Amino acid sequence: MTETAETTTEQDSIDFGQALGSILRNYLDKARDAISDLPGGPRGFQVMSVANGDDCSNQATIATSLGIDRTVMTYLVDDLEKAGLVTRRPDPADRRARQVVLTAKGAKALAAASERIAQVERTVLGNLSDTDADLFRQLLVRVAAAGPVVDACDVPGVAEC
Amino acid sequence: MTETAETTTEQDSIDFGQALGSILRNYLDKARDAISDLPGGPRGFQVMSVANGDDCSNQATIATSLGIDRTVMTYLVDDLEKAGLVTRRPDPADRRARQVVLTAKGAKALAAASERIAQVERTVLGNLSDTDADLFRQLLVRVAAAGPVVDACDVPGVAEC
DNA sequence: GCTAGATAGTCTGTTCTACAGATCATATTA
DNA sequence: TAATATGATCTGTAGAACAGACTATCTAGC
Repeated sequence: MTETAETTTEQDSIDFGQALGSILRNYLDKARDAISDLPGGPRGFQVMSVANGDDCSNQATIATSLGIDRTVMTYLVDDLEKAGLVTRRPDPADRRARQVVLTAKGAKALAAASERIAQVERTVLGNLSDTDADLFRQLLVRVAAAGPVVDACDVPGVAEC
Repeated sequence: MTETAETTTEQDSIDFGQALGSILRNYLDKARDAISDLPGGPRGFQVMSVANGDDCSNQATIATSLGIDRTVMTYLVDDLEKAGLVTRRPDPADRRARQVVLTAKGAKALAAASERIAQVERTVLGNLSDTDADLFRQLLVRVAAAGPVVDACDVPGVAEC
């Protein structure tokens, strides 16, 4: 506790928010380079990843889970659709909603991008041992899961989809 | 490794980038609320924290270490200065540069803000045990330290200050 | 020692990103 | 049944970030 008091009054090491911000900037810089061909960059990748997963792949739920504004989401999906990576499909359970569905081309692009992103991740975590890196990932996912919404299927108001 | 292949092709859990983004959004949302009185919000807090630490507290070095654009930094320091929290002081070692120095009022404000930020941090990490939370913090700082620049004294071109 | 090139900070102008609000169709709630 | 809320789209705008120009100063190389 004395150590906590010390870090509070003097910047001996960087704080949580700074570390988080720095890691994310580093990751995003590298991810942008790695998947520069993908519309929307890292964000496009994430949308495609979520769309490829559970059945909860409506625009709004994806947008909420990724912290993307609804208008931004419209244009992002426009771009992905134009590139032939996704299509929009009416949600049978809700006539207002559109599902984001990967095309075959999109699935391939996602697989390729995933490998490159995995490499970025390994680079960012490069100074940790494998054990520590796995541990860090697990802790990260646990911390994220305790936050507002992460999993698109957890978005409030979404039935099982 | 088979497990890796599986997560690559199907979104069974969120990926690293998503988790990072989600945690940071959660943290920043809470931090903004917690220190809404502080000019610049979480960013102002971070600038003051860095300025309060090592002797490497020139605008440019702080900005680089926090990933803040130099123009943005000018106006941010303007706001902090207007609020009486910091002053600018010419750097004796480099006549071009200005150091950001906390005022007495600023030091008090930083201490108060630090407590509130610590509470935000505890909240964000609330689902981890104390042991896991400490471990996470350590790993976080280690991962951040391996990235481009974090510590203002590590900014290229900066002598000991 | 000198000079060319780079840099710190400031300022202006511009670009980019995110968002608010309006709208229509649809779903939900009371 | 009617009022209210919501998904997606579109337009317009606000705010944030950034580029470039500038002055003063520093650094590197000859």
